[in-house]
Amino acid sequence: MVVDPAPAQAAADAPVTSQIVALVSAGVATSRADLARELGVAPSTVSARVTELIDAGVLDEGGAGESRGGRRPRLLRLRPEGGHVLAADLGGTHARIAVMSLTGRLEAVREVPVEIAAGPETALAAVLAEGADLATPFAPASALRGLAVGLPGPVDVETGRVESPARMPGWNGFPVREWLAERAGVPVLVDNDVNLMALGEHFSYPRRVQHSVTVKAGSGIGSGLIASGRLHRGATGAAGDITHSRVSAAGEIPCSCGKLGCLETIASGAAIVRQLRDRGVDVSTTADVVRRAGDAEPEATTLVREAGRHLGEVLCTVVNFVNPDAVFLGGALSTLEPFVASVRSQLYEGCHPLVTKNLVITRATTGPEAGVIGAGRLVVQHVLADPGAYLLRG
Amino acid sequence: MVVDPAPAQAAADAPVTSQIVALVSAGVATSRADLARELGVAPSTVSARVTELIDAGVLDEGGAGESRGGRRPRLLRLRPEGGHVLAADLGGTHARIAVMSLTGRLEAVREVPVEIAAGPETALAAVLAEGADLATPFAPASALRGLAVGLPGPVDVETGRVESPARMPGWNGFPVREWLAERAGVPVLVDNDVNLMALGEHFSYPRRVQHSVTVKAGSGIGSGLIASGRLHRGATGAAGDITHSRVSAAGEIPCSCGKLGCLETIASGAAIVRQLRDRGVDVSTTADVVRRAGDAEPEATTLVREAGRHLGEVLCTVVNFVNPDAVFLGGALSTLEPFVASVRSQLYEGCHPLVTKNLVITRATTGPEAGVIGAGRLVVQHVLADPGAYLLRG
DNA sequence: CGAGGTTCCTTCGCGATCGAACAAAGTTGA
DNA sequence: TCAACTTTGTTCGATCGCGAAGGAACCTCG
Repeated sequence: MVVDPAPAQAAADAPVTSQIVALVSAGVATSRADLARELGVAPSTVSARVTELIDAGVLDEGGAGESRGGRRPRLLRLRPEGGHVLAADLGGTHARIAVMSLTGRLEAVREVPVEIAAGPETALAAVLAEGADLATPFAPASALRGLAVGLPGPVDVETGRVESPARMPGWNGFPVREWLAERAGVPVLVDNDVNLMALGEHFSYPRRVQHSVTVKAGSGIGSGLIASGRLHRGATGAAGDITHSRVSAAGEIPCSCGKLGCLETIASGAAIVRQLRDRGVDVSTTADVVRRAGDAEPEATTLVREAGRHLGEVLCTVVNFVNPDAVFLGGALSTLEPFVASVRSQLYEGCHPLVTKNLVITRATTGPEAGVIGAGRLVVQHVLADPGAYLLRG
Repeated sequence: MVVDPAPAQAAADAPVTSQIVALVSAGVATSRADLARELGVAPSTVSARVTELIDAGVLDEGGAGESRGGRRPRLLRLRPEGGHVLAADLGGTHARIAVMSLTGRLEAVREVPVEIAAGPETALAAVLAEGADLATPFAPASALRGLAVGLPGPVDVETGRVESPARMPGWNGFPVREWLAERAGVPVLVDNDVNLMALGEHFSYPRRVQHSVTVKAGSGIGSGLIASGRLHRGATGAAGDITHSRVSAAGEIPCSCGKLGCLETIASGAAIVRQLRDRGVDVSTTADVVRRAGDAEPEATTLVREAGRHLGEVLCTVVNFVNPDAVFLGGALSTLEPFVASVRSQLYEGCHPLVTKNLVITRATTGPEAGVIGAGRLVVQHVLADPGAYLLRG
């Protein structure tokens, strides 16, 4: 599967050099003047950096563009033979693995069964093997430059370790980055899956967005906040937790966290599975639920719609408080129109008009690839941040 | 009333020059080496800026400090005769007005009755008159350098105008900054009262804080978020709204916003007044409630405690989502221990342990002056940001 | 067709900050 | 008492970004 590069904005205060690469790779800017306008940076600065990037072999000058009433621009483009990165998004039972070129283009995606409960070494080895296989077609022509992995639990980004995750037995404290870097021999980034999705969505959205809230509603429920263009991780890296917010209708179902009435006990995919089974419906995974609701089976659809309402209820408080430009809904449940519709309905009903006035509420624009796209973008940006190092390896 | 300057941190990415002034004025740093350590900035940079500031007459070098095992530091201090600013915090029926020296010291505070419903010109004129009176003792020796005003409604900070406020008849669209600047002849800053309080609390707190949530619980309920050291205003400037979050126990009381079950219909000072009157208790203002609860009258205390519980319920969702370092509780209700206790209790019970682990939950450390202190700090920082201009007026 | 306006890009000087090296002024310990 | 170490502060390039000025290329209109 191949998707075209989506327009993207660069992170607000990254070094100009890497912002330039990001904008050119995304196709947003095609000339020096474009870049200066888009970045709000002095033309002289752009010129200097672009010259550097061309010297370093990252950018290329291709012919002249159309005039807009004056001198014709000299078009810029990324040199396509730059290389590629691997991006992986691990879920509970599956991993999505992708090859992304340094131009930001998603070249290939594959979903493979990976049991995260099998422990870090087994799971990560599988990711590496599948990644290597997936990258084979690109291999000799284009070198591997970096690797990013999203994990469904809290990650200490500095150390690249997992921190007391809820449903990842054997992973606690495991040095994921170190382990991968030793074996892959390239820069490795590790982060929470929802954070990566939030980054992907925020910067993939075609309109300028400053603040966004991204929700991943699958078997579990997670969310990520981007404020002023930067990911908000919180004091202890635990920001974005909405799954343990209390919902009135949740009743007295005990949650894994030890409390009663958490959102995840009635609105998560796992909760819907449980509820359907209680009613004698034969389902065992969130994918089953999605399939049945997609076929408009009344019981599944009703529960999905209710889940959306409950999520919306919690999101009202969050959205009122944060006042974002956009809410992105990702994860398996968000592929269902009834789910999205009821979240929307709750938000419009429960939020202050000043807040919903220009609010965008949309399903993840990059679909199920949101996670790997965010991961890929992040590591591409990381790799391109230093064009000197880039040249060295070329 | 005079309070000592509290230790303060400077806003994360203000110009180094004004950060230096802020740290020195707060007493956090007393030497160049101190400043370099505290700001994480190269010693050469500090040296250059400090030299400038001394030349400009803002800072002063006073003798040598104690050695810490090496060369003795050359102590820095603000030149005390620099000038002062006026800070005002307008509530529904009262305004708190303060004189702050450019060293960050609160020199005088006064509370005066000002009916905000009397319209902008009447109210602001009263503020100016009282401010001038309050500043008289400082007048000829020390010039007025700036003015900051906090208003209990949404403010467009860029234009200094009020935007469709809920309980401020006649203020909609009024150019507060312009009006004041014309009459005072000094730089004027206008902002929302809770935002100013949040800034004051965040940077007054003696420990290093990155992210904080500040709640003002008085007749109404407002809150402010500071993320990564910067005030989060949201997409439409409406961030921090928690008052219209739905609370299960609120029942079907209609709110001014047109919905049912909003937090403010049961947890605000106004709501407690209403509830007490329904029970035949003779109260008419939030101050009455605070007095009665302070005297441990059972009915008032019970309602206050319940209000705290409801506020805590909403804050749980917010705190889980934002994962701040600190929650500051301000406003009249927060002076009551039962109120603070029940907010705390709710947060510890309802939030994820990873979130409450190092969480500070405390009543506003600057007490009822939180608003004017934040306002004063902000405008002092603004005035000192350009030491050249400062000198010009000296 | 050529003058004037528009758009694109570069040159040059300026200011802020960094980092490394160094100078100055203490303390400590044999 | 003197050498070694610590802490404090300065000097000196180098880098990054800005802004003004100007040159280059192109359009448009009389």
